[in-house]
Amino acid sequence: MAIDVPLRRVFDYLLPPDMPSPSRGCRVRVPFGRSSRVGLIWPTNGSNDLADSALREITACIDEKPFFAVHDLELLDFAARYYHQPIGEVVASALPPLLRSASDEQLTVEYWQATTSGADQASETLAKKAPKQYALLRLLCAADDGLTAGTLNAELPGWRRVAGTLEQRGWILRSQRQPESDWREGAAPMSALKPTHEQANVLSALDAATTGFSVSLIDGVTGSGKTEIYLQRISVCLQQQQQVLVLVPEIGLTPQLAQRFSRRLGQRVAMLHSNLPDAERASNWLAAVRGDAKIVLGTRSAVFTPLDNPGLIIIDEEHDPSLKQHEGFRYHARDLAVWRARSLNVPVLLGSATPSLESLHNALQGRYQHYQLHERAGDAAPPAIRVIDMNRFNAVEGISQPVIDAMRRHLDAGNQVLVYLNRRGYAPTVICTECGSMADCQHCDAHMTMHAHSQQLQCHHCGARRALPKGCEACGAPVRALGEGTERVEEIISAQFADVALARIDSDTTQARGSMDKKLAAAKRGDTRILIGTQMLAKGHHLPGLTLVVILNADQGFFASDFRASERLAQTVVQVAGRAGRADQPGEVLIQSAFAHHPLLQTLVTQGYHAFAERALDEREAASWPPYSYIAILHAASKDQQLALGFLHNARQSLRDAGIEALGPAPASMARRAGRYRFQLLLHASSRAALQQQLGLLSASLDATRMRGDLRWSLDVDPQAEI
DNA sequence: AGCACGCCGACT
DNA sequence: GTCGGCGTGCTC
Repeated sequence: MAIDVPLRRVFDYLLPPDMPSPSRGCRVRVPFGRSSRVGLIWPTNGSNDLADSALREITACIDEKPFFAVHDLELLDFAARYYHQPIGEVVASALPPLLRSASDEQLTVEYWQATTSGADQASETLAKKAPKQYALLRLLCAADDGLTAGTLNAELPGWRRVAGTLEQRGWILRSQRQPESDWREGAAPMSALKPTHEQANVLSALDAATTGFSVSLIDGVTGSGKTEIYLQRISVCLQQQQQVLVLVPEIGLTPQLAQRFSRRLGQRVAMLHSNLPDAERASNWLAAVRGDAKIVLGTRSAVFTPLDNPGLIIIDEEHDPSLKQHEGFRYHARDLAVWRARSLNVPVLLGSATPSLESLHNALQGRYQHYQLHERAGDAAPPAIRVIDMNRFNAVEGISQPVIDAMRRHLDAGNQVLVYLNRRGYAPTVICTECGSMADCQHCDAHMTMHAHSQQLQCHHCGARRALPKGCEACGAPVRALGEGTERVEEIISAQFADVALARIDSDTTQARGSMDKKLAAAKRGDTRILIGTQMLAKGHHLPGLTLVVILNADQGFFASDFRASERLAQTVVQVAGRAGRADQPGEVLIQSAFAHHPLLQTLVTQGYHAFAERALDEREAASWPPYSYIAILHAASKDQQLALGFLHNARQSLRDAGIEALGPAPASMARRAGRYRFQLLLHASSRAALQQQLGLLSASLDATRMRGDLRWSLDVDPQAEI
């Protein structure tokens, strides 16, 4: 039995005499300790030494037929073994929250609809008197069949505050309904676009590999039409009555993609991500399990969704680091998807404009098919990229004159400009003009970020905040902001371009639901012409009027200790640059850097991503980093520094020297975070098998040692960050 | 992770 | 005299 507890162990139970034997993968209710839990029938290895008298009985069987087929259970088993994660936790992460615990809960969704008397009330008078009430009423009147609470959350943030009033007046009605369960084909599919010459070549090559396992890396520049390739492959799969699983890194990208898929293919798309109301998520999941939903689109945890008749797996933006979970069960959805496809014997498509070095390496080794798309749709020319050497130009508060000049030029031509800086807040920190001391977080080894709007110092690592002090916290002398964040850049740019409307898009300005879409819509209409933003602006949004992209600070990436930092910077640069000049207008990209002559940056700018990637791969090989080696990290954290350090020293001692090298323990990239000291041991091996074998022994021996104090440890296999 | 048992400080 | 702090141990 697999039970959701952090123990690398399964549990044996007795079958009550009158209970039919549930098959593998069925959910059952069992007594556990003093409480009752839901477990999944899981084979035990038979090495259980408990007497029957010590075993307890299964209370009840929940599923007559398991959700998980043998293949699905094998994926969970592999994931648990490969990432050394307790099987119960792996199973839990594979089930939608609603199906993890309770047994007979009704899967209903909260619906709201307007009553006939409500429809009469939606008048001009109400619009003036109570605009919020009017907005909700009108929305509900427009929908014949009512709307789900989830839809209302997205459409009208804050709607709940007025819903109660309207309900009391009898104008609107609340109901609990079964989620939409009609998964039959909807509208007629639209005909496929005529593929470009390049796309046609890729499609005909893929045509030869419709069945059986293969991995195809669709390596295409932004705007080259990777989605069109997905659509045509999905269409082939649908014709064969097979299901398709599509994974995307971010929730933000799911609605657009889902809409595009369902319009083109005439099929409802089952979305699976954590922002969905629980009932809807469970209902979509069940539709995928039953085989009713033919297209399943989700974020990383959707990789575990059991499918009735899978025919194809697609990973979009396969390079994206958020495909790897970096807390708790640290799995990589792309890697598991490839494993799953092999076990199902179906093809996988990995798509990206900036493939991960791992996937490129696999392609170069011939393990993956490699298809490149160079042409942007509509003959848009690739943007011209130029590095601004910050040692040659005086930067007025972080923005150099050539950047200002270029912005002026593009704005005067009636175009739009994107300014990218991956650092929110006003300034990374404040510094004393007398003693030079900076504002530090009391719980982390980090500076506090200055936020001007809220007049606060905030720690972006533990969430601590305090009022912005009037003077230096050490000596009382005046302080000044050090460096620039998006808030400050907004201030500087709006002073320089007072007559141009601008919008700042970062997590501080897009707190409210839908505000991001509003800002983007305004930009698309051309209402705002300068966009300032962080990471969240880099992905997938088409802005036809955008011709200039400015990357304000490209330096962190080349000098961080993390061996993946330069890869991530290059990917960001290329992704952000891809926003520029989509239509008839050629784009221009300016990158400010104090290390303008860094060879990796130069290679990226003058020869492009693939030349960069080859060079970066050479460096990885020379330094024996992945993909030329296999690594794992053992983390330990405690409020007691010695406890964490001592634990890792002991762990290191316990390792046998069998083709594996241990480095450290060393302080983690942020040695103290939220009041805990963090250390890590890097395990490095030239063979995956050797690493896995040692990790198995290590996790078993750590499980056997009892933890003292508040010590927490975790194992990260194939870590993505913080080396 | 929960949850209980267990042995020492400040309160009605 | 008790309420409750969180250290330690266990879960088939």
